[in-house]
Amino acid sequence: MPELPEVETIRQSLLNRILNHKIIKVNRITNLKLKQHIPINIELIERAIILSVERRSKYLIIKLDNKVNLIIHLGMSGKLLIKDHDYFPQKHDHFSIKLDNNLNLIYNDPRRFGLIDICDEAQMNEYSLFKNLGVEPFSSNFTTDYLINKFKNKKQPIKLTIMDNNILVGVGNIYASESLFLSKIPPLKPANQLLHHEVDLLRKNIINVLNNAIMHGGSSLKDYSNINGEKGYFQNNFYVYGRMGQNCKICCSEIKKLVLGGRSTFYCHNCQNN
DNA sequence: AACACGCCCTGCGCGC
DNA sequence: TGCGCGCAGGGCGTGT
Repeated sequence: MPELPEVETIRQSLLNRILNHKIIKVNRITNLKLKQHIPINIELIERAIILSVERRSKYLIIKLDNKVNLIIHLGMSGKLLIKDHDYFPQKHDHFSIKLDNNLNLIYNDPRRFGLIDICDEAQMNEYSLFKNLGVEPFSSNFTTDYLINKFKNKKQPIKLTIMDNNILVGVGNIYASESLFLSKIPPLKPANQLLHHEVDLLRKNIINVLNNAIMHGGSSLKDYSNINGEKGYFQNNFYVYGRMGQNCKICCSEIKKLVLGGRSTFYCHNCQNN
C-alpha cells in the first residue's frame, strides 16, 4: 500500500482531473465493509463542487463547497483510479464518484483495509481519525528537538518509533528501513539511546527519502499505481528494502532482514552498526 | 504509560 | 497441476 509519497503522488495527479468539478452521483458498488463502513449519508457529497485535495498523514481529504470533506485512506491495497464515462466496475471496486466532466473516480481495494468517510469542515478539529496524529514530516513542527523529546522515554526500537503515527506520520515500512540505513542507525537501537546528531540526521533523511520518492512518482511494489494506472519508480532506488541477501550498495555486505512489530525490516549490519 | 500481539482481508509466489 | 503456507506498502484494539 501507499506510504506518504504514494498518497502525495495520487493527490497531485488528482488535482487537474477533479478540481472545480461537480459531483453528479455517488455509487456504492459493493456493500462489503472496508476498515469501517462507508457512511450511510455519503450522498451528502452529491451536487457539491470539489474545491481542493489535501493530505493529512496517509489520508486524502477532498474538500467540497458544501463544507463537507470526503476522507479517503487506501490501507494496504487501496487504489484510486480515474476512468471515463463508459467504465464498467471491476473486481474489488467498492465505490465511485461520477463527475460533471464525465470522469469517474473509483475506489478499488482488494484487502479492504482502507476507508471512506465524510466529516463536516467545522468538525475537522475533532475528527477522531486525525485527533492523535503526530507531526507531518514536511511541516515546520518536525524538528530535532521535537523528536528528542518524543524519544526520551522510548526504549522500543527506533524503527518502531518512527513508524508510530502518534509521533510522526507518513513513514511506513519501506521508508522506515530506508531512512535508518541512510542515517547509519541500526533498526533495533532503542529510541532513547540515539545521540543528538543521530536524531538530527535521521530527521533530515526521513525528509529526503520521502521527497525523493515523491519525485520518482512513489514506489510500485506489486500493484501500486497512480490514478492513471502508471507505476512509480522509486523502488529501483531502495538501498535495503526488499534486498535481503543482496549486496549493500555502499559497502557490499549482505543485506539482512529481521522482523519488528510483525513487519519485515531490512538493514546493512556493517553500515548500521553503532 | 509503554509495549507485544493479534486481527481486519485478498492475492501472490514459493516449496512440496 | 494443485495445495498449503507465509507474506504484503496500515492501523486499531486488547491485554499485561
